[in-house]
Amino acid sequence: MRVLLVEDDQFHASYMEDVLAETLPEVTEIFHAVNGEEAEHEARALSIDAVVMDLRMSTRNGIEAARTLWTERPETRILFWSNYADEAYLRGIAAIVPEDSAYGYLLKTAPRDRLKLALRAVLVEGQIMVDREIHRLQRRAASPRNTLDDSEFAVLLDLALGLQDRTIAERRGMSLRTVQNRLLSLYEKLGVDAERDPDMPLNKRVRALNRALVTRTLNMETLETAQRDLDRWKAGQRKRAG
Amino acid sequence: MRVLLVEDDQFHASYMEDVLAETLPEVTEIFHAVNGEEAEHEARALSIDAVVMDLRMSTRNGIEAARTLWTERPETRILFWSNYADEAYLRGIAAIVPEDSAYGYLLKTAPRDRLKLALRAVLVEGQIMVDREIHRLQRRAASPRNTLDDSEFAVLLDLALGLQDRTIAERRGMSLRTVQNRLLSLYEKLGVDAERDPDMPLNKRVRALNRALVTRTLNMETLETAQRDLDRWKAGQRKRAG
DNA sequence: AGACCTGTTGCGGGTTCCCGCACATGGTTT
DNA sequence: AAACCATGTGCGGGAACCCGCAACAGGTCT
Repeated sequence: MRVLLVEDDQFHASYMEDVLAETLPEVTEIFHAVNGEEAEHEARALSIDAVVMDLRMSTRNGIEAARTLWTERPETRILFWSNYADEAYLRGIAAIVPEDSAYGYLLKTAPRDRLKLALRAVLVEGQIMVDREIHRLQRRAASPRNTLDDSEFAVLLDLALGLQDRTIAERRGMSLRTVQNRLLSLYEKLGVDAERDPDMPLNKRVRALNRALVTRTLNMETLETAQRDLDRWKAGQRKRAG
Repeated sequence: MRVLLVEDDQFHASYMEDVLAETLPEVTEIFHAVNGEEAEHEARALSIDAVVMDLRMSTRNGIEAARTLWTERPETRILFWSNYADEAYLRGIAAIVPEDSAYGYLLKTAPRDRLKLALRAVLVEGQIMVDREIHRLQRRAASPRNTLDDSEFAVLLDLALGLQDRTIAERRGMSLRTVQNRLLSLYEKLGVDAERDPDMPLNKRVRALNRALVTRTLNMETLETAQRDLDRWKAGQRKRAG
């Protein structure tokens, strides 16, 4: 098996290489990449079976790289290996994983045993595996019923990009009023309403983005990825109109 | 000399310990902490002379911990050691460093030699030292004259928290119109104006926050720290009013 | 001194946003 | 079938926001 290790931190990379060699005898070769762009090139050139992928990297993040990899070779098995348990990452992965693809999500703080287990389960056995810690942290402490559904999340992304209601409505194929209803429930679920204070009224739009970031519902990588999606959509719009 | 190493990543911690032992014979003891809170307690209990501090940590970030440390012992020498060259970190540090205190800011990707040099310069010699890479990245590629001055940055923080113009004016002691002028120049300097597109008008407020994040003028830690400052101010307000 | 630049402030008006109210649709419960 | 939700939509109004215009203060250059 040919494994690609995508990791920009040399210490973590050599640790992972170590564990890989120790755990998986079926691995014949290990290749390296230090960012998402390199990962895409190497996977293309080297016909890679399995990938261990860091998420936060400089020029191109792990989710975008994974999207490219899976587009070109949907059967690639990818273990995401990250420092952070952000909901944003899970949503990003869930949005791009192909039918029947194997993947896993493990925290870097996971003990060596659990890492070994995940490597075997995902890369060799083709299972799906998400670190227990991540699901635990996922349960938000705040009010109940605060899980965003997909359409709310889509509106949240557009809000975060700075789109106006009208544009969101157009892009998502909703009426203006419906977009505003989504915003209402976002304000509710993100806890913007709960902070209401007559002495200090808030700008709900900005506050919603703030809360989404602080609760790790969104993160920086999400914003960058969403921006690229928006640019693509905008290009499509222009073509359709012109 | 007693050194406190604040670092939540075990690999980086042991690497740093290694380099410390090799480089600084005047170090008699090395203590550890894995987050900002622990760092504050240990520094208080152990009378620490010098600190190596990671910035991004779980329960309390490096900047807040440093503020506490410096409040209690302004002569403490701190080398910040981070993965990221965010402008937000530099601003955060600049805002809390006491007169005549020694500090440094080094990237984790810095080669071992440069790390050694920085350790000696900051912790032993008491110099101020900022990684060249960081200043280089600081020069924004966009339009010229886009450096925020302090009052613009303050308004940006308030905007990011979701405050309304009126509240910002009150908090910063400006008139409403002056706040709006600051916002205008923020929109200009963050490139919100430059993106103007008649087909897709933006919500400038949200877009400004988005741009500030993407350009690393703000980051998550900034938001959290600013929120705590706001809470303190709000408590003060309440006392003054009641 | 006079011209000039920069930063602060008030006023006014057009736009966007927030959201209550009302109504329609479609699925579920009783 | 009737009652009942959840969701999508239109209308309307008050609040917040964006910003051009104009005035004024303080500092700098000629």
